[in-house]
Amino acid sequence: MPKDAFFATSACNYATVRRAARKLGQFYDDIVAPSGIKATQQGLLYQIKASGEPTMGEIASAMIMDLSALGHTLKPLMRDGYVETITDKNDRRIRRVRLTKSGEKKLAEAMELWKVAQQRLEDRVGTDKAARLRAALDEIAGVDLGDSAAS
Amino acid sequence: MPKDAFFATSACNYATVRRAARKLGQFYDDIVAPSGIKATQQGLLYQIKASGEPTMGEIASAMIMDLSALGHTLKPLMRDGYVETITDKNDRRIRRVRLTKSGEKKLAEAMELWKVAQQRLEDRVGTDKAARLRAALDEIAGVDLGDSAAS
DNA sequence: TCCAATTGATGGCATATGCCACTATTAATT
DNA sequence: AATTAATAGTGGCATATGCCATCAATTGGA
Repeated sequence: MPKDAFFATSACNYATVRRAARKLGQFYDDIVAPSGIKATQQGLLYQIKASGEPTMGEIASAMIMDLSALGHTLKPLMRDGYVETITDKNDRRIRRVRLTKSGEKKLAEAMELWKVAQQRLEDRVGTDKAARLRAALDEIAGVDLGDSAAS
Repeated sequence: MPKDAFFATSACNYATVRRAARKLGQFYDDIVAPSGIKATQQGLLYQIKASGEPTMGEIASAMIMDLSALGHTLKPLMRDGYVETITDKNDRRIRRVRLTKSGEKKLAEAMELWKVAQQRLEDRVGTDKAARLRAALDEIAGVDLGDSAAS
């Protein structure tokens, strides 16, 4: 591989974040793959479990994700029987999401692999630096940028 | 919008980067949209122009993107006449990519909007902080993680 | 109580990305 | 030179995300 063309550092914050996301995706996915799900799906299952039977809107909001996009990414997980939705008793528009038994098991399985990836990454970049990076990214995620994403 | 569920800070570096990427995507896209292309496409056009008639492999490598993925994302831009590929004279396996006149114009148009987004974002988070964030992300992108992405 | 406005999700269409299988070329070996 | 290995892309299939148009329920008035 041409080590040269590599550091095409961009001034664009978006491009830079995406590039890092692709790198991390390849890394985490490689390690989590044996579980049979993608790292993104593992993250989604985790979010659902951590939120305790959340509504779709709550998940989307927490992940700063478009509601319809969430619905789409949830489909393969529903198809494979890892998650299920139930209509809220008080408001039939609302659908609550939760993991099935199978989903709980799959998440636990994937988490073990995730730990390996997370640990290996932090061994390379440093736990502190990784923590600071996440903090900076969370700040970006939380900033009020006036228009978009405010809904 | 429920301001509460928002700070569902995750310990996962990958999930955190993706969440920030979605946030930035919504932001940059909203502002770049009037140009008719997505912020991701603007970034790709920029990368091509900045690389001076690069091969697909060079672009993919610089962007840490799968070669076939690059081919896919390049299609709509080729279809719309913004980029074109030419077979390398010395090695017919290689395809060099470059912007068309139309592509140059579209990029210039999008860049004007990009500047607005970039500026607005940095007005909120601070230019220094943004620079440090990009540096940290570039470091992640450049780290040798043993297996994957090394090819 | 009936209708308009609001809220929560779904479905269709489009781009973004990846992996794998396969084709086309070129480089290496014997 | 013929065969084999390595390189550069393409095409198919699948997930990740977004926007917009709709449909379903609820909520707010008049």
